[in-house]
Amino acid sequence: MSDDPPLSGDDLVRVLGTLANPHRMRVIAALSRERAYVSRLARDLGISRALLQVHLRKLTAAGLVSAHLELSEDGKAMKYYEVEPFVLRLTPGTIAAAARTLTPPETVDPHRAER
Amino acid sequence: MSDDPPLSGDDLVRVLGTLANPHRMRVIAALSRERAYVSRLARDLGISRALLQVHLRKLTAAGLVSAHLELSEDGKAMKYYEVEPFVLRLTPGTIAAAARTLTPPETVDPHRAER
DNA sequence: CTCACCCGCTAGCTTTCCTTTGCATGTGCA
DNA sequence: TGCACATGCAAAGGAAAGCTAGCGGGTGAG
Repeated sequence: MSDDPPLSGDDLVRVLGTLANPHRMRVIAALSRERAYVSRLARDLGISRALLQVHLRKLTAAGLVSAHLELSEDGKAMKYYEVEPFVLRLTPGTIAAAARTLTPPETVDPHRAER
Repeated sequence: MSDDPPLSGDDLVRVLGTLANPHRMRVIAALSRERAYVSRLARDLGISRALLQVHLRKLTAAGLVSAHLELSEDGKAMKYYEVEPFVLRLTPGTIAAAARTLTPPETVDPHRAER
């Protein structure tokens, strides 16, 4: 998730697609200030827990945040999330480089066998 | 579209959402190597003109590419596209900063009038 | 036991995105 | 006049994303 090595094209698509969402941006903003557990975060952001979970799942899948269970003093299981320190540089050049590593589009060529 | 001033949160969402697509990445890759007109670009990328046009529209809307008409020697109107030299730095910090400038979510408060 | 918190999942609806197909317009050349 | 190549837009269907509502389970404190 750092700058080097550059992400593959497919990964970049996934990461950018994940970042391109208001809720998820706010989640990152909140977590970058302080790690938090699901319910707390939901209250802070003013969204439902269910909705937050969906977004956290995507953020985790993209490797932008990470989570680990923890037991609070009174024995409750809390899932703490924190931001993953990523650094991405986007320019026509870096995009172009990533684009070259994209998995080729499904060529539906009727003459060529399926592989 | 440069690094400073940073884009507003909404703009960032738009830009990232635009970049998060294989076709559009390839378009940027192709155009960063050499500007081109629609039909040519479509042939190069192996996609339909209609499809390419949709993507070009989004790229243009996000300010990532620009276009201008030109008349070829034989008098045909060609629309040349070229990449806009953007530079974006993405880190938890820059995302957080952008997140703070997002237009607040539609509060559907039954007590408050519609505006 | 009941309440207050914590965690997680899914079915279902709505909206947005992606892509194809088809039609229209204009120019130059044979 | 007909073909080749340029541009553009819109309808329509399918796929993916976003969100809500509802249900389930667990622990500790009163």
